[in-house]
Amino acid sequence: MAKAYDPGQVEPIWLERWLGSGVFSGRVDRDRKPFFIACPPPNVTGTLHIGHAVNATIQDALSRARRMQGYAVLWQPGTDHAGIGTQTVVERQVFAKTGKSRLEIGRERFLEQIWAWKKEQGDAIVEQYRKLGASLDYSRWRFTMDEAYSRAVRTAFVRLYDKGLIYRGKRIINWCPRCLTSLSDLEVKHEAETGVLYHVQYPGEDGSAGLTIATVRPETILADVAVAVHPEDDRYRDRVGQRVKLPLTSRLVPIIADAYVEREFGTGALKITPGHDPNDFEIGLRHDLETIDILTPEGKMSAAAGPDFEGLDRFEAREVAVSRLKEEGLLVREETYSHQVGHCDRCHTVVEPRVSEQWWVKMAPLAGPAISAVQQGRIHFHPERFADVYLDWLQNVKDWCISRQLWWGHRIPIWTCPDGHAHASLEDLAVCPTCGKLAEQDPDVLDTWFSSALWPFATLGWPDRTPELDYFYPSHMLSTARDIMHLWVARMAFSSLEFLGQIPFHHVVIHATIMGRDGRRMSKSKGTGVDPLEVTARYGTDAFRFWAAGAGTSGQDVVFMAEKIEAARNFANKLWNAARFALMNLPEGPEAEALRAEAPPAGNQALEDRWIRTRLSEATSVVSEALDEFTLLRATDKLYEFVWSEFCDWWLEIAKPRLKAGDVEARRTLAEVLLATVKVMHPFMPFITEEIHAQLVQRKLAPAAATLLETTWPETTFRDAAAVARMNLVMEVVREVRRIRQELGVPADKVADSLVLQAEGDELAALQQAAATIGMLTRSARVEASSDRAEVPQAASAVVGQALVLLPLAGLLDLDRERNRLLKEIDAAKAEAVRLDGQLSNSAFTGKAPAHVVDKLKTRRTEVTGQLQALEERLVRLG
RNA sequence: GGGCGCAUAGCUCAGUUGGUUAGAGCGCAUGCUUGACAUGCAUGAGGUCACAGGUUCAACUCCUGUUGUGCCCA
Repeated sequence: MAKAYDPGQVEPIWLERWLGSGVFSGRVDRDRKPFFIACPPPNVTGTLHIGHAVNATIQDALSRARRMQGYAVLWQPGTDHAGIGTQTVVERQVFAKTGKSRLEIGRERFLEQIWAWKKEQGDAIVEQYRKLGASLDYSRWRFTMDEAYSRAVRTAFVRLYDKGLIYRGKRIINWCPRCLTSLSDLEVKHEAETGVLYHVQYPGEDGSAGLTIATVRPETILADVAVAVHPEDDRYRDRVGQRVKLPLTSRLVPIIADAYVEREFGTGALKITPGHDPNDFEIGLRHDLETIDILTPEGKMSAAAGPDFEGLDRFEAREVAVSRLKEEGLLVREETYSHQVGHCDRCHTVVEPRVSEQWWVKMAPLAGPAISAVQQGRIHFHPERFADVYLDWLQNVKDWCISRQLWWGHRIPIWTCPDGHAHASLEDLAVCPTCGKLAEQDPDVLDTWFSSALWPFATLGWPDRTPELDYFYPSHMLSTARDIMHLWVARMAFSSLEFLGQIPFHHVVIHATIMGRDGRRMSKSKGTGVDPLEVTARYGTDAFRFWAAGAGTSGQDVVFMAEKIEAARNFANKLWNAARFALMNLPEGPEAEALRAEAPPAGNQALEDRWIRTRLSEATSVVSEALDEFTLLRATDKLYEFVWSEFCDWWLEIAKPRLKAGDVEARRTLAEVLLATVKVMHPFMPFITEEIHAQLVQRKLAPAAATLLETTWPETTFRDAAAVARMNLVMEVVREVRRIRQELGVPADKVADSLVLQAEGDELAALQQAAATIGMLTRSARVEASSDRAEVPQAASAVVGQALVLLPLAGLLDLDRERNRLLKEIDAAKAEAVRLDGQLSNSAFTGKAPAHVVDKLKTRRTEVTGQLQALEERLVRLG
């Protein structure tokens, strides 16, 4: 084995073996329990970002562990067609190449271009998941526009339509004047912008001064249909029902009363423009107001805006409106005003609220079951608090606009004839089933999330009742980013409940958002993004994954720090070198097989062997629990501590002499612990553990198995509390001696003649048993452990438990320094005694605290007394 | 404006239902080319657990408020 672990050498080998061997496949196996995770499909346009990588790591850790635990695992991969995203990308590319817009190219040819692009580029991200070592079943890769998947989408649509849950309606939506499509609320990004708040006078019909309103969009005055005031606003109470004259036009509009109006904002009078503001639209519905649309789809003023404005861009129109208001003397005041302006997530154009005809899904009937699934505890969120976010959204959910004026996506399966008969159909229609006239399909496509909502079951073959669907469904968990909880998680929930009558997943894991070094969300434009593949190339995939598994499930957002990955790389190297050392000291071939054939002696194992077996077993339990609870940080922390601090720093060091001497039990323990360690580490560091395991197998130190995924998860039952207690004492004694030596400036390579340990009972037994070990670890030539309390001259001392540690340092001992050390310790012990006495003499405490807490303090008080005595005695003897 | 978080060592973070002297990694200091590993070993320094109240025998932990900070939604 190489002196340092080199991921670049090891990783490609294992990627090839895994992918070639079929260990990632998810097959129905009735003899095993199913374990299914549908991996959130990345956009085909996408490249792997750190969020994908973290999420994949979490799911992979679960999938790999479950495989080893004997489940039939399917981790389902695929990509999403990502309607507007993909269309925008290809549109730009085509324009850059040919100078032509998609409108010039035409729908058919443009779609050909996208498919060509998808064929060429769409697999890039697949390759990136592979590189991470993600144990996805790549043979089952699905794309949301696959033929079979498309059939699922149509089926879902037709069922909802036939049930009356899909309708067409003219409503206000977010409109991107550049993409020329409706956008969901979540595709609109609000940004603070500094604008101007214009105070405009609306003269009264009766010649009075009228009302002053405040607006940031004076050009929309042309589409005003009313002015609203708060019904309880005394300033305007008697004006309700009167009419005012609109500036810029001669129209008269009524003053209405609506509680939506904020009295404190502006003048307390609000212009109502149902055609261009979502809130005004709602008010318009309540008061049965007309809707005027003065904009074209491109965001220019239409004929409805009047001859003076027609053809102007909306922002030019604003300037013209302002100067006209000035001319008319109706502009009362202007003030600088900071407000939120919506922008298209894809192209950053300012979004226009616009009334238009769209397809909608009625949400009320669908939301109910999705709400109760969570409330009744059939779906669990991790961390739990995210259940509230989900519930809050579903409880206030509005109808879902599912049509998009795009070309790339699932075309809405509705056919209409000239007579206006509309039919939803699974098969394409040529003629109207009602009247036989020529039928035409709706030109719009479905919101991408309409198809994504079917992901966990459509990938298993729904609407067919496939064996996979029957066996694997519902999935164990969904792990995803927080920001698509509404967009996706909630919609999967109600879709699954509606179409299958089943929840889609038992657990929803919301993984951490990885922040940039500046503590903010990573942003491409700010250059604060981190490319996960650059990180894996630099530190190794295992190092990245070890960090990502923990960070991703820590329950909080996490700042990316390369130092953390570096620490994980060092940890991988530590494991590597432990294995390297082990292989140098273990037999191979038949001798290794013989070693495995026998079990360790039941009652007669070395202290350190019983201790390390206990620690391993405990660590394995923690890892298992952490996987069950989706708190992988607990697992990685525990493994780090176990491997580094316990196995390497203590057990290996202690066992070195025995291993050198060829001690069979030491060898057996080493082989066992190393094998179990790579198994339990495997979900978090798959590559390095496979490599070490392969070496063990090759030398017959482990049973034959081509990959760790085909082995079994280690046992978690071994416990020996007595061994742990004794080891703790031994370790503490060693630490004390090392500390004294360093504090007193004893040269590190100086071997002390002797070390005297004075103790009784079990402590004495433990120290006698471990005398050789203590001697080796403290560089003491001779260790005398006995109950003889004889004075040792010229000795530095420490108290561990009730045992006295004496380090004779004839000639080396600085009496003043030693005296000071003892005084410091005595002070600390006294302070503790005072505190304990205070608590124990408080009857409120002894009366109300549980007995075990009080007992604990009493025991400690006795210990402190003993220590204090010993220390004071030492001080006296020093003179 | 509404919602959800966070505030613990110089930095980044743990701290499981309240219960001895609050932990880790990195960084820092001191000493080590000890035969697996300098991507290492040993030892150490470093914390008023943001602030102010409250509940309790007991608060980093629970409650209220304040300040700072981040995310999501409108």
